[in-house]
Amino acid sequence: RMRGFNTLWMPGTDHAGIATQTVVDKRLQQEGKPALKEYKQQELEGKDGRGQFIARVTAWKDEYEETITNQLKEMGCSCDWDRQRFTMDDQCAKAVREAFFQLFKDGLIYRGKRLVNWDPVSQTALADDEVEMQEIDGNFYYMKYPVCDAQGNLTGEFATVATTRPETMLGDTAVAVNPSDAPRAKYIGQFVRLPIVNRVIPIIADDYVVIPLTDADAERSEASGTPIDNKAKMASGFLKVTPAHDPNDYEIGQRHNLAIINVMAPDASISFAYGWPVEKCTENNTDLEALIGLSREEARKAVVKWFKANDLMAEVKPYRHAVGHSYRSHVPIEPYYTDQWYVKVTDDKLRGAALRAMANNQREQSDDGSFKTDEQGELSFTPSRYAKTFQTWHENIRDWCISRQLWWGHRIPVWFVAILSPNGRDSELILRKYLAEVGLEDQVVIRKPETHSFLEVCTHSQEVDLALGYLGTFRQKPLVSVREEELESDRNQILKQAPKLSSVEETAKSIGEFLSFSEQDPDVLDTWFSSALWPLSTMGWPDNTPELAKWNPTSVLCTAREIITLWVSRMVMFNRYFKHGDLPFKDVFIHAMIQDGHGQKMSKSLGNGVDPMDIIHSHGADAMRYTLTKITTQTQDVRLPVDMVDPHTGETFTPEYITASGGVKVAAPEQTYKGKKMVSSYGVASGKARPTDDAPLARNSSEKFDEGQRFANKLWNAFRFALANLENLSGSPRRDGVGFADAKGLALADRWILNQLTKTIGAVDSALREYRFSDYATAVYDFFWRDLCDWYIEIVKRTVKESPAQQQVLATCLDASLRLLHPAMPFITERLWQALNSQVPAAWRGLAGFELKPSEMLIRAAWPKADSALLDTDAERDFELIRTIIIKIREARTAYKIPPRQEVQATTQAPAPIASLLLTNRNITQPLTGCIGRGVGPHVDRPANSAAVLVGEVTVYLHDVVDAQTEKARLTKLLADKEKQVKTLDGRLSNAKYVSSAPAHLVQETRDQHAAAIRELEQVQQQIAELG
RNA sequence: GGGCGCAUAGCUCAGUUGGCUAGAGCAAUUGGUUUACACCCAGUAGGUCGCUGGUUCGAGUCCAGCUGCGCCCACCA
Repeated sequence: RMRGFNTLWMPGTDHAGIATQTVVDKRLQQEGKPALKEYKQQELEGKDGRGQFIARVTAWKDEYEETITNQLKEMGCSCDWDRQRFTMDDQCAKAVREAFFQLFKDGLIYRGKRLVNWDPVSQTALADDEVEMQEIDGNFYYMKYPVCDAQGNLTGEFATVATTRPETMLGDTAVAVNPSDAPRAKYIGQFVRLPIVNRVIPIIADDYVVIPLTDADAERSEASGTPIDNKAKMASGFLKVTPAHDPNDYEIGQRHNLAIINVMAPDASISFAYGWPVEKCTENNTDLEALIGLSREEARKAVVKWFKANDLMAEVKPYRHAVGHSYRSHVPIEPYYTDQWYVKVTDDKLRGAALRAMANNQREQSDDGSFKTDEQGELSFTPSRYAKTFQTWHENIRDWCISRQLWWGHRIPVWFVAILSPNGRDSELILRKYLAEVGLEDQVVIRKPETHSFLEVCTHSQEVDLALGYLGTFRQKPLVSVREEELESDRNQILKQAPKLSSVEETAKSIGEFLSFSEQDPDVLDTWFSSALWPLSTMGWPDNTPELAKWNPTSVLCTAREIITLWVSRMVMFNRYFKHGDLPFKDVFIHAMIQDGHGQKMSKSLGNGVDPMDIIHSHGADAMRYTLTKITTQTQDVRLPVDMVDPHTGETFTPEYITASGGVKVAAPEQTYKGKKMVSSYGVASGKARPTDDAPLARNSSEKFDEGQRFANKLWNAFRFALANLENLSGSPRRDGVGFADAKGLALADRWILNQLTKTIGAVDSALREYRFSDYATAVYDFFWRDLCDWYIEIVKRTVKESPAQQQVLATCLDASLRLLHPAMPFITERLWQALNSQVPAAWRGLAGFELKPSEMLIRAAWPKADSALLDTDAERDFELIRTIIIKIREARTAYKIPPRQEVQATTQAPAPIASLLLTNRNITQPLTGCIGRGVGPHVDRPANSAAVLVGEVTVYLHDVVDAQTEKARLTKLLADKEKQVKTLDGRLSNAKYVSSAPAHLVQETRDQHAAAIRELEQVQQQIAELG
């Protein structure tokens, strides 16, 4: 923005569907208020439970949104606050409906019965990326299934299947054998009688089945050192096939047209009610009946017990394996067979478009040669390695399950409509006629699914919602939960009730000669569906707004690597799809993550994070911002050791840590420091502690932010001093001829600091351009503190009040520093800017070559510009020499323990041009070294008892500070150093290959260094000789 | 199991196409306060750059292997 670009930082929040609904539900339960369960009951009773619950969640969301917004504001984030948006506000909702409608119309959204990742606690489907794998210690169970013929007559043989999930055997519909598995292939075509259930199921051939290792095989592998395939080692050769409860088995079931028997209720308890044809197997089967209603864990124990009791459990082996868990409720995922909505992201119009968007130099050719393209992609990742994450994800992507069985979210804009036509007319025609009657015919897409008897009606129009709502008002039970076989009896029942129906039904009847019912899909969309539309929806899409034209596409997205797949990918696909191939943004900057002091990811639910308000409280917003800018680098995550602040005394201390579940180190819920009690943020987040008056919540802090705080303090004090020296400016500032083009007008220190400033602006610009924010912070820090404060201000502090030139240079540096620092530290720089403005007129700030446009507010000021042609290498070289001499003299003073305030006489031997330089600049060297010059020239005598300070061709003698013996010892040590240095350089130069292969300038540099080292060596030798 | 990354001073991290006599902040340590700043100033000490090989005139930097961590992905027999 300071550089004059058209910029926008739009703040916003998403509704985080599952997380939010779960948290609110839990909180309501804790508070003893009606929670989700109660509201669901109300809904069944025909009351508006859904609406009431959503109102509760909305209230919670409003509260936390305000917290987040306030955090951002306190941090000084310079957002367009009047544009703040929320993924469920009206404008986003409009975009969501339109996007869904278009995708539905184009056949890229479909409803399918599939195995999904089911969370039995929140009772919702999860996307693949919402499943976390955890290593679990479990068992491999080897269960014997009796082999039989098609009629169920046992042959006396057994097929032993191996499984980690015995309870799913209730839903087995086949046993599979690999046809290449010689010893077992003979069973193919036979049957087994499934124990407990007594279902007769076939033994089929499928080469997915792992052939077990024979003992001989195992021995051979071991002998030859080839690793043993773990699966083959554990396999039994017979695979139980449970299509409703295992993704692989589902695939096998599809290949062999096997029945799909779901044996569980949505809460993962064993149940007949969800697709298990039970008529035959329950007859007199008390063993099976005993299992009904058990949780899957209980059922597993019961099934194992049964098999053991009936002598059908061949073996149980311990086995450690990865099991998918819900990222929200943390229970194991149940592969579950239900209807869900999908976006066909595997379509080339989505996946292909995303892959083709990638910058050519970041895209790798696929192994199979697919997605080959000549398109010049513009999507570029920083750091570039994340391009690979993006590419691999798309190459392996599967269709995206977007329905969630929640109430908190965008409701799916599809109605299920069933029309009972007494005279057998086509129901779709009747529906179209009805919609045409009310002028909404073109607002819908109607689809007739193969597997259901009702229509799917997708609409983006709320009017259609109303119109369809009329059709279904009298029907209470959600259609989607009606099983196919129930539908017919439902119809009859409704027809029987017909005479008693309300006027709504009359309305429907009057439009067409039919009886109808409808229900909007009760599910909501995955939160990422609306997040994926963010670059569009926030700009007013689908309308053609000026914002959309101005800020889509935009330049950069800054985000975390963990959501490259969840968010970045989907924004790219959707934006390209809905906006004629336009990318939402060109650059994706993936920033490092701040971890806690133990290298663990910070997490709100874990309570090991740090509230920015705590850091603002302890260090200030600017200190926090500066430090974060400084420590966040490209390559590595940053560990941030977190301290605790005692609320009783304000003292900082290291809290006591405990290991929480999952092996995570967290601050103990209750802490004691100097006998006083307090509660940690983990204690509150986990519900293990509650703050009281005696034991209040302790804030967190971290020493890490001291650096920023010290820097802010340094800025403040430097300005205090500088402004005191810029009072009552008189005379006229120089406007031309003072730039480096005519540098003679300025003294060496002035030219040097302006050179440093020019370099700094260049370094800052390139750092920011390449998203190297840490380098930006470091560059300004070094300029302001190390160059300006440590050297320039120290040099001019005695003279600046009387020197208009120094005042102008100082004011220029101060002005430019504030501009450069404003993005990192907006508060203090703005305050100092006001002080600078009130005291130093614009004419005194800036010089020829430095463009510093006046501005009342720093936040509106322009970025500083320095002409790189103004770099002054002569000044840099000369100043470096003087600075080195000063440093060496200081070292010598320390080495000889000369009291800091004691003045020392000094004579200097140097070649004529340097002698002249030193003489001219003695106003720099003398005050900074505490020396009084007693002569400088090519030939000076060595004073008695003097220490010799050697810098290149310069020798400074400090008078009367040492006895000859001590000095000789020091010089002898120095001599050894120099000899070593010469030897190293000698070695390099005598290496013929180095001289011939290394770049010429490097060889020359080595020669120069060699010559200098020899000269210095000789000088030291001479010094020692002079001492006698 | 696949992929990506990390291991540099006591701590937290830089080190940009190989040229380094390896840096910063903090911590440690010596000395310093008549007015910009002790949240400061001037110094000092501290590293065989995880290990083993290789490429090269030259390796913290490139390659291979090993060890130890972290993250992401993966069809839980």
